[in-house]
Amino acid sequence: MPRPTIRDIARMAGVSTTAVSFVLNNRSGVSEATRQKVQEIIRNTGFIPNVHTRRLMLGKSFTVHVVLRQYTYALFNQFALDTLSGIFNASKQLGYSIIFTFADEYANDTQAIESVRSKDCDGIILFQIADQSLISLLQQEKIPFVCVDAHIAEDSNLPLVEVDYYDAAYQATMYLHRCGHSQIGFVGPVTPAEYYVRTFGGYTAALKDAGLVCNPAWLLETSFSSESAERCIDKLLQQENLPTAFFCAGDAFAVDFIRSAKARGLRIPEDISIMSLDDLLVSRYLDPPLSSMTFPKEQLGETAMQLLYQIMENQPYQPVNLIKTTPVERQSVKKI
Amino acid sequence: MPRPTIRDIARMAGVSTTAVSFVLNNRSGVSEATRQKVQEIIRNTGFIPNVHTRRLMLGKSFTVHVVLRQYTYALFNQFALDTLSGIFNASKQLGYSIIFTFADEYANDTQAIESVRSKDCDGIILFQIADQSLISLLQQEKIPFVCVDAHIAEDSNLPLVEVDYYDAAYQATMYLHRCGHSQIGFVGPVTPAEYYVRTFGGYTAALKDAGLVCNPAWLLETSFSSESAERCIDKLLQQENLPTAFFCAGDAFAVDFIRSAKARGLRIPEDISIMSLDDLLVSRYLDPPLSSMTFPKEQLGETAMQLLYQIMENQPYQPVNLIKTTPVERQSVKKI
DNA sequence: ATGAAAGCGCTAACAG
DNA sequence: CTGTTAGCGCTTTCAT
Repeated sequence: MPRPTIRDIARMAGVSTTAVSFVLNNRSGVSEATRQKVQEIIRNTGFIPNVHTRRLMLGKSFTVHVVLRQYTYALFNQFALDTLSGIFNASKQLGYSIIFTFADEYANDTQAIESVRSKDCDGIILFQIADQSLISLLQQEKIPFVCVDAHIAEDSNLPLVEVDYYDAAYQATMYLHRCGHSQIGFVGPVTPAEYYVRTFGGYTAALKDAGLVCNPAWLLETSFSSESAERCIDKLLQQENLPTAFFCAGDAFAVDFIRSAKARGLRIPEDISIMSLDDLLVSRYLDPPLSSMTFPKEQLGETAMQLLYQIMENQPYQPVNLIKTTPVERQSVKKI
Repeated sequence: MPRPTIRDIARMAGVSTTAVSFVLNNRSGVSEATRQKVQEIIRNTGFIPNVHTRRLMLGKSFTVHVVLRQYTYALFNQFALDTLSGIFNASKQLGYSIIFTFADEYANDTQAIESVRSKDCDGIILFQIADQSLISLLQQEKIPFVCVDAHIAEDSNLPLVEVDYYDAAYQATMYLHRCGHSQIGFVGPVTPAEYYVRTFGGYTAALKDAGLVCNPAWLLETSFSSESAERCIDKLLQQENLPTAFFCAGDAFAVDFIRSAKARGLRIPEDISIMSLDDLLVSRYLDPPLSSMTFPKEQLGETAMQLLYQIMENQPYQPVNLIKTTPVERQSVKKI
């Protein structure tokens, strides 16, 4: 038998479809008696209203489209899934479904745009994607969206959920200082620029506040490749005066940096201590287990979903949301 | 201005809505001239038909609901995302959207059921979930579904995409044998039962074919905890005659096993070689990098989506789909 | 080949 | 508080 419709329920309850509709959306305007009767029928028949009609009528999809960045560099994927989990939890409470697509860094994911144009979704969450043309398009089409961990400048006036990388770098450097280190280097990528500005900025600010000098020879530039990590170590070993510790702007870089260092005979943390940032899943399995600045990755997702909800509902919202980090001590930092 | 409807397009083109509808679904019944004209208008206006109406009319959602198992044991999450990526790629080609929910091992994810009951989706992909009550419900409601990597017996008559763990265990053991090992132990979990049957079965079959004996003292039972790994090592060290190698039924177990072994002074692979199974992302970052049986995790997802499609479309399908594994050599196995 | 018209299952004016 | 009724935007008969 075909699924019952609201009309069937109305007939069975001996009331109008309006009454049933009101009960379904628990709106006022029906007597308690009618409400009871209708609810009972609904319970007995296991009636579920057709979502498509509802969406058609309301002109809303009650779904959010998440665009995930597909990394060639897989270490971040764990991060993505945690954030996704946070988005999911929040969306569940807010009554939204989640659909998703993957996009690489520069793909203006047409599927996401189509999705919102056809009203397949009411808003978009961009995870680690900062593609300007995509964002412009969204703005132009007045499509609600938020950017998560996209390394976008805070004054961009976009709805953002960002990790407080500046503070993380500051704290990490201070942590090394507290552990007795006074010769502290920096390893990290110079792009994306905003990421560099934040992490390097936090690092130098901490050095300054701790009264330490910043030795330019201890500034190592790396990227997503083991070769660049090797170059860092090579450059380091050419110097006479080695730092005792490094703040590393990202576990993904620390992984390769440590591997290269060990391969060249440097012991971690005996010769060089490393304090990193991100606390990726892999980090606790390294040898030595990596000390790093951690943050609640699920919370990134939850915050993003809530922010998007406020935007979709035309509620006032705070455009820039910063997630705080805290140090997790493992065994890559020596206390001296 | 509100979005144009099919009626607007019809008016602009000077034809009926029927004609536009036919063009939209490229069906025959319109003259080439009309088709051209309509298509041009559609292009110029950027018209996109409302999905909800379409879904309402067709009684189909063109979306698939993926239920992801939410592990407390996070190492598997990378696996999940790779598979999700495969599902996504296939769904894109087949014209389906993906919505998802997380569920823990025993939760009969009511959201997924609701989703399909309300026609929010046309079918379900269960990833690493073997909950019998959920499956029964799906069968009862005649909801198309497939199970992926759920460790369900092949003769269960369910639509399955499974990794060929039996063959993986067989190959892994044979690999150790080829590397010169003749005293080969087994470490692995005994539940889920089906998983044990396959991995232990493959292991013993290989021993037999290689003419090796299976020493019961070298059969170590572990589970998802570092304590159980420690117990394994303790048990091992009580013996006089140690095996030179282990087949480990899962990287997630190997991680803890190796850590415990190293903590007790055993060197890997000098004292004990390890050949594992799964090739999780973390494994290549261990010390030593772990040799393991690998398989294309995206392909699991692609196959699942294709299988589900066949079921949804009432096409003939092959219920059991086995994904093959191949060894990847890293540095946890010593060649003697 | 073409268009009028009747729904799909629901929401929301509106009148009673 | 209740029911009638007119849509929402599209697909699909069924005449023409």
